[in-house]
Amino acid sequence: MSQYPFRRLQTELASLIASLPAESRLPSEPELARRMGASRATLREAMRSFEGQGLIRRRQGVGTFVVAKVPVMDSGLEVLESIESLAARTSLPVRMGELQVREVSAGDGSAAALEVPEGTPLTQVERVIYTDNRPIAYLVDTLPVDVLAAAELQTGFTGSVLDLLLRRGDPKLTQSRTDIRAIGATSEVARALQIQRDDVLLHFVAQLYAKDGRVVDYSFSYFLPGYFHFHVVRRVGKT
Amino acid sequence: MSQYPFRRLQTELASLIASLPAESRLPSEPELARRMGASRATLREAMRSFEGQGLIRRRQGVGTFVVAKVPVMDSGLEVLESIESLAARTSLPVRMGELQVREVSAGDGSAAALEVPEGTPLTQVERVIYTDNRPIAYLVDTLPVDVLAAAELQTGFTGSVLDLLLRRGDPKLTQSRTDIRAIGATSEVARALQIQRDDVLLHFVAQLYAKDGRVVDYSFSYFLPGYFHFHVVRRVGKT
DNA sequence: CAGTGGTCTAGACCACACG
DNA sequence: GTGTGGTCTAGACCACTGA
Repeated sequence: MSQYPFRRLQTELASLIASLPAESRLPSEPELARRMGASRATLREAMRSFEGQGLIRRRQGVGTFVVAKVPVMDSGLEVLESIESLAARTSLPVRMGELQVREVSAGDGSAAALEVPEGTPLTQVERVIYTDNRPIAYLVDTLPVDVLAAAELQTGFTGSVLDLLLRRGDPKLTQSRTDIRAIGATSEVARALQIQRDDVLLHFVAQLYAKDGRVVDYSFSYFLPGYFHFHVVRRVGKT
Repeated sequence: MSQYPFRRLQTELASLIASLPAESRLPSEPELARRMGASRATLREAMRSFEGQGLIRRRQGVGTFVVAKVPVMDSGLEVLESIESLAARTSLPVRMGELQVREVSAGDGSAAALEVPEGTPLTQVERVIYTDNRPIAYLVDTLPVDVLAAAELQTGFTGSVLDLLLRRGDPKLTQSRTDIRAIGATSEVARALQIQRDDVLLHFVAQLYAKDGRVVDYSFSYFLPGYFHFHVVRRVGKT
């Protein structure tokens, strides 16, 4: 179809990556560009999709590495489930890193989403989920302080606000309304997930409802494609 | 946080776009780059996200234009629905373009997905969905020829294989298993949707099941974010 | 410190649309 | 033909890692 260098680099890179053992380091970018007869800019463009697929990992100041094949977390969307329990089902070890708990004041977006007045005090929980020292998800939950106080997160919090609320048993949770989006990583999210700006991410925006109809949690989740497979069964016919 | 030109360009571009009337043309890229004191490469990077949001549209050989605000198609994923009927609910005019119908032979992927032997004759239907002369979705359906023959698509096909099968009433359809992914556009898909390579897309891969348990359709759908909002209600609790 | 990836520049050439 | 966006190059400098 098209004989752009980009295409050629993609196929050459695919073979190169496939030919290398897991964990091994690729040649440096200037070296690879020289070998493949292209500019570094074009080479880097071609490398992007491989990182999105989770096949390679770039680390500034260190190098680019072939990633060992990681089992994918496969989940149906009908039931709300934390990454932790999903990982447990897949027997995939995950851990939490970079936990930040903040008290904030409800602004435009969070006030509307949580159905509270602007200025309502909120607890904001932000953390990165790792598997095998690789960030794979970035999660931000926002809740009214009377639902969850910052103090409750100081001990024994393992990463899932959902699991914490379920364990506590109050409030009683019923369902989540989740918007599903595809976005390019902003600089902030890219840094948290150790990927490049504009890399593709699956993005969930969810409101969690309690039995009394109250919105108890408003969350943003960012997932690295290649580590997650989400699916849904859609029935045919009218609402 | 970071004083990279990229950030500055993004905010300057945001103001510029917001300040211009719909349908108006932006200055050319070299001109804009000069005005904003950056290289064309950086400018183009900064413009990407705006195209993904559907705020601007670039057309090779013509220029870059501010897009009139288009109503978003919002859909729950619980019920399988064609873009056409979704658009009808939103009273958004859509039309089909670039219809291609092919007869192919089942290979690795499609044979497994359709649960037929390799080599089974298949009908492949490929088309782009437009609203307001803007491609917003690219759809590829693959079905066994005994479910749908190419001849049936010659007249009166308006873009939805689902609607066609439902109208025909045979086979009886029950549900679809849909995988939800986020990907960067390949060169081919980018061309079909008139976007840039690596632009972010929402991607559905679906198997459509008939009452007898047979897989009757295997489809790939690519959606421009900014024109679609998909959501799902997830219940809390065990499987 | 040396070497890596991350960002940016200036300029070139190509593909395309339109008069 | 002219002007637009699409691709690519060569080279520079920055930010980060680890010896």
